[in-house]
Amino acid sequence: MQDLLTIGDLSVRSGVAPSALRYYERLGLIRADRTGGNQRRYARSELRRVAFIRISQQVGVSLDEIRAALDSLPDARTPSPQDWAGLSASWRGRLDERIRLLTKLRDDLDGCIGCGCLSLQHCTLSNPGDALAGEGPGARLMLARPAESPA
Amino acid sequence: MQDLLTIGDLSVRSGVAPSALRYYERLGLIRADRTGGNQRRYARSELRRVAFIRISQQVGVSLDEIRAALDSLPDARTPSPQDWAGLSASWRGRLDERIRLLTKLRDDLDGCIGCGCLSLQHCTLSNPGDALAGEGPGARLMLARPAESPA
DNA sequence: CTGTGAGTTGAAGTGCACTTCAACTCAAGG
DNA sequence: CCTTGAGTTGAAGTGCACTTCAACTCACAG
Repeated sequence: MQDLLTIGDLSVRSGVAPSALRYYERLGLIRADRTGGNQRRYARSELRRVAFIRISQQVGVSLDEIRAALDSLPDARTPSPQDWAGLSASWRGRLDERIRLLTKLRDDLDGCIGCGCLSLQHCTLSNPGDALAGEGPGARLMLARPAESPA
Repeated sequence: MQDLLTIGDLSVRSGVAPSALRYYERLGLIRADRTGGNQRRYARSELRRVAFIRISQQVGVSLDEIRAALDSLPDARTPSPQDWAGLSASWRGRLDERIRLLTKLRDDLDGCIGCGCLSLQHCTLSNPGDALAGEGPGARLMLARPAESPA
């Protein structure tokens, strides 16, 4: 068990395609040493970074924000468990908010299933009036935009 | 209060940009009558369709699947409250699943915050081993892909 | 009748997160 | 040494959900 991983090793162990790993490197999310022949060799600690990236994506964070978060790690030493715990904790609020919104949507949907309304004028799900629009692009939605987007 | 809406009316009342409404029409999600001068005029019932579309996106459903769902509505008559209730109910399971996954992620994250692990080998968040990959593209992830992707 | 804001079209552009491709080099077992 | 699978690169392509643009027409208040 050598302590440096090839891109194939990291791909298999993380479940992330080699092309995605190279993409993450271009964005500055992970890093690799190079062999004399210019091949990537990853420290085992990169596994943790990749794990953090995938988990963060689950939470609904963009790669750009993930990069910012990872940049806050100390670069002098290998991040400690506490470092990782801190980063993970910082997503906690977002996750709570996502769960809260989705749960509200479910409850509202249950109410609407009862009445069959789906009315944009009256249903609690929707837009509380017409006095929207004209607040710049994307600023006029009541329902949060599908945070879903990527991938 | 006339019973037909211009695209601007529908946009303001639904909170969806005119360009998006035209896009929805191209995809067959909504429909419009035309004036003699070729301008769109929407029946008020289209408001409900747009509401359903936005709600469905919140649930994490793609426009293509939403189209399929809408296609199941009776086209002879204006959909009844029950028709809408049925469609909404069909998303209920997906919403439950999304909430379940996110809640599990939160709990796991809490556990990991405690130990600071984020280990791909041991953490309950991740990949239960290396025996993945080679099951076709995208089939090797433990964590569901970020259903998030679009918009 | 006219000016103006609202509407029309198809084609192209955007942003994100990747994937695919071609042409090439590396690493390691037999 | 040679073959073969794994790795390298930059550029281009993909899919989704839209937005933007240019060039044009409509609808309606005055």
